[in-house]
Formats: sequence, structure tokens, C-alpha cells
Amino acid sequence: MESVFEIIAEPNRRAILSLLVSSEQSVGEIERRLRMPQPTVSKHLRVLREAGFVESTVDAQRRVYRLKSGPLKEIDAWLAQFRRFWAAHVDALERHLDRMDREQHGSSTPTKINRKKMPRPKPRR
Amino acid sequence: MESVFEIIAEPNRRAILSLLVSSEQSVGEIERRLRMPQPTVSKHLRVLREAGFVESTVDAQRRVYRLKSGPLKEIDAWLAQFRRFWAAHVDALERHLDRMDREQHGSSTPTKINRKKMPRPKPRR
DNA sequence: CACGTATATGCTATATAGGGTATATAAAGG
DNA sequence: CCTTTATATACCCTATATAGCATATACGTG
Repeated sequence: MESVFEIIAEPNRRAILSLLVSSEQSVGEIERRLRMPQPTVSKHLRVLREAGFVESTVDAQRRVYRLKSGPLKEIDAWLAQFRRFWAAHVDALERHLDRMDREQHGSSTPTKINRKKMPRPKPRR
Repeated sequence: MESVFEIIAEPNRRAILSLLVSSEQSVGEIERRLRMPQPTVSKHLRVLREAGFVESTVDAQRRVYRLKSGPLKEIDAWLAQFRRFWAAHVDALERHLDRMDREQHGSSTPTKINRKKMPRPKPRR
């Protein structure tokens, strides 16, 4: 469970992150707002903390958690390569290819394409 | 395994996506470039296809896979809320709080903070 | 110091994703 | 047709993340 992507794969954790984006919250507040059992909250917070998504400060018996930007920026950085992609393909080509037979068989079913005879698959070394 | 986040949690799948960002590839090409067993490639491609990350067209015996932007944009959209966050906190406050005792105990260990006596925890409802 | 509140942690059970291997399907070509 | 190439799938196995519950720890207060 090392990568940032595995961390945010969990719905409850994403919920916690989204909650913290507005302002810092104590465990109890998270517990009540998200209606999840306290041990669950604590465990997910632990994962988030160790991954650097959040940090906490102690205030009497309460632990107040707040967001940290590092790991989220990391995800953002990974996405960058794809932004370049969908910027290029301003969807012009995509639409062209899909449109003609969308719903016909969708894209979960491989799309049969008509092609000029292939140059016979070369034996691979 | 419904959410887009769970899909990209898998390292091999992220590798495939990153490979496809340059150009479309057949299963065999992916197999060789990423050095992973063919059934593994096919299985991950299936997951990616059903989640809408990629689409495929048939070309003789080959299946050519290419990237689709939808789900990636969805992730990007989720990240938006946090971009607003880390834009606000231009890290000014953050650095201030961390700096003083970074490495001291890191942020995986809750940071003890000095506080003026709290107004006594109100009984909850 | 006994008690209530707040949070963390230990333990067990369970589901499920992913790897490996073998095999099915399908298309081309001789 | 029989073989080769290309990809998909079925099956089994294992590892591990998460939920649920109980309990420990810690702090503050009367």
C-alpha cells in the first residue's frame, strides 16, 4: 500500500480528504459528518497520515487533522502527461472514429475495422 | 472495482496507460515493451476497457488499443477541489507550522501543540 | 483518583484482486 | 485443413486490505 494511488482508491479516505478540504476537523467531527464508526475513521486517518496526505496536531484529547498538499500534487503531476494527450486530440479524431458506430457495439466490445490486407505478420526474430 | 481510482491503483495498469499516451499499441507490443506476461496484459486491458480508459479495434489477429480521455478527466475533476486548496494556502501557513519542528518528529507522529486551556468539551447534544 | 470523553490499536474473519498456468478462440496462410 | 500467430479466458491459489468488535491509552475534571 505504498503508492498515493492506492491510498486514494478507498472511498472513505477520499471522503475524508474532501471533507478536510474546507477546513481542519477533529476525529469526532469526521466521525459524525461522514457517519462512519470511530475506529474506521482512525484507521483511515492513520493511512492518510503516514502517506503524507494529512497531518495532525494534538489539542487536549482531540486530534485535529488537516490536509497536506504534497501527495495530491504528486497525483496531479502524473495526470499531466495525459492532459497533453487530450489537449492534442481535441477529440476531433476520437469523435470521428466513435461516432459512426457508437451504441452499435460500444467500445467494450472490440470494434471490427475494415483494413486492406496486412503485409503478412513478420516472424518475430 | 467500480471507481476510476481503483482502476489506476494498479501499477501495471498505470504503466499501460502511460505507454499508450504516446501512441496506440497492440497487445503484443505492450507485452514486449512492459515485459509482462500476455495474460496479465490482456486482463488489465480488459479492466481498462470496461472502465472506459481505453478502446480497441480489431486488425486481423491483432487488437490495437488506444487511450480514451473520459475517465482520466474524471480524476482530474476530482483533483480540482484540492487545487483550489493548495492555491489558497500558498503554503505560507503550512511551512510556518511545519518548519519549526520538521524531522523532530515528522508529521506521522502527532504534533503536540501548546494551547490555552480549552473551554471544556461540551457534552455532545 | 475515579470517571467521562476522545482517539488509537489489536484481533479475527472475510472478500477479492492479482499472478501463474493451461487452454480456448480466431484469423491467415500455405 | 493444419499450423502458426495473436489474444482472450477459465481456474486455482495466495496475499492483503477492510470491516467489526473489543480494548487500550491519554487527557481533563470534579
